[in-house]
Amino acid sequence: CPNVSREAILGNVPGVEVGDKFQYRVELHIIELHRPLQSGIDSIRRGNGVLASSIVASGGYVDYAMDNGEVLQYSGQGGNLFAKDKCPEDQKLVVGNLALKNSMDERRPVRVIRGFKDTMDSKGRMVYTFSYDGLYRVEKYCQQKGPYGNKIFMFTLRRIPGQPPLRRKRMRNLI
Amino acid sequence: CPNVSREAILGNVPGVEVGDKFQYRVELHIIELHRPLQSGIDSIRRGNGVLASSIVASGGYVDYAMDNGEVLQYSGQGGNLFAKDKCPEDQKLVVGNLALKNSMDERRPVRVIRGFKDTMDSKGRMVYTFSYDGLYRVEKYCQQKGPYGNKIFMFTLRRIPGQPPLRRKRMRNLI
DNA sequence: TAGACGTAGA
DNA sequence: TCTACGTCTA
Repeated sequence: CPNVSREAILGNVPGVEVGDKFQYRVELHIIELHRPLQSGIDSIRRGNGVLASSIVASGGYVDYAMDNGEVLQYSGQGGNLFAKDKCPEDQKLVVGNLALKNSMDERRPVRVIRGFKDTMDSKGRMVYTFSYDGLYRVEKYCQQKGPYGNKIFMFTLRRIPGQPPLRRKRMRNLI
Repeated sequence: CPNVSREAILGNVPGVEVGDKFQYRVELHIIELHRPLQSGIDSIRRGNGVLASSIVASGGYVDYAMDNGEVLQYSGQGGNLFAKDKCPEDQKLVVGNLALKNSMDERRPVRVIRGFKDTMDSKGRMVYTFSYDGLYRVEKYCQQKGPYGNKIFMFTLRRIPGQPPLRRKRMRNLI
């Protein structure tokens, strides 16, 4: 029921298991695994602040995965990294970036969905397969120089132990 | 089956009747009533040329309906009418605009879907209801001055007789 | 009102 | 590669 307003869910979404695969972002939206259709960070209001509920790492920025997916480097949002006709700017600690920082401070779990471009559509273009990889904690973050010289945030997320293994054939950098 | 490449359908789509209502553009895409997710004009290759198969008039440009929906003024595409950070330009007789012209020359039917902003979502925002209004013919077109001073095309479409009536409570301008 | 790690078609 | 009468959240 898409017209019902909902807050994001913190932690696992009932009925969604580690390893579940999806093809479109709108599927993630419908099952409430990750509500935004384009944005990589979903969040939930909490008192006067905000917490990160889920992220999608589909290689659009400069994220990469290490150690068989146990650790994920995830770049912050903003700064016009994608915009074509706009100047790169330094990312700010607001909205999604702030939500990830708060989740770090409070040691809150964050759902991680990864998008792999490993399948093709009818025209031979690579399309995403999205995979629910489970709950992670934001371990730390730093500011570093982005690909266009502007400052970007880089968040380090580590998978919370005790979850089903990822069983991925090969773990590679997302970029 | 979204990954199967298909040509657009010319004329009525089997199973879709005049008056059928939809909520999202992706629904029109799935049933092949109108394939593009954003573009207002769908087309079909025909020999070395192109014909218009369907249009969506949802008020984004400067279209308006007259005569209880029998006649529709539909603006051409292009010219950066929507783009924010781009200069307005004269529309060109290419792609969708060319397809509509060709459909006029050959007197081919064009499916018309209208989007009315007459319902609300859970947050009180107006959302579209798309309605299949049947087959129209492109009667004529002209170039005129658009809202930003650039030249735009304006196509006149007239509903082909003998179809179920529209039975709309009130017909009003789309803009 | 604007921004966002979207999608499909030309 | 780019455009396109989208759609959701803040």
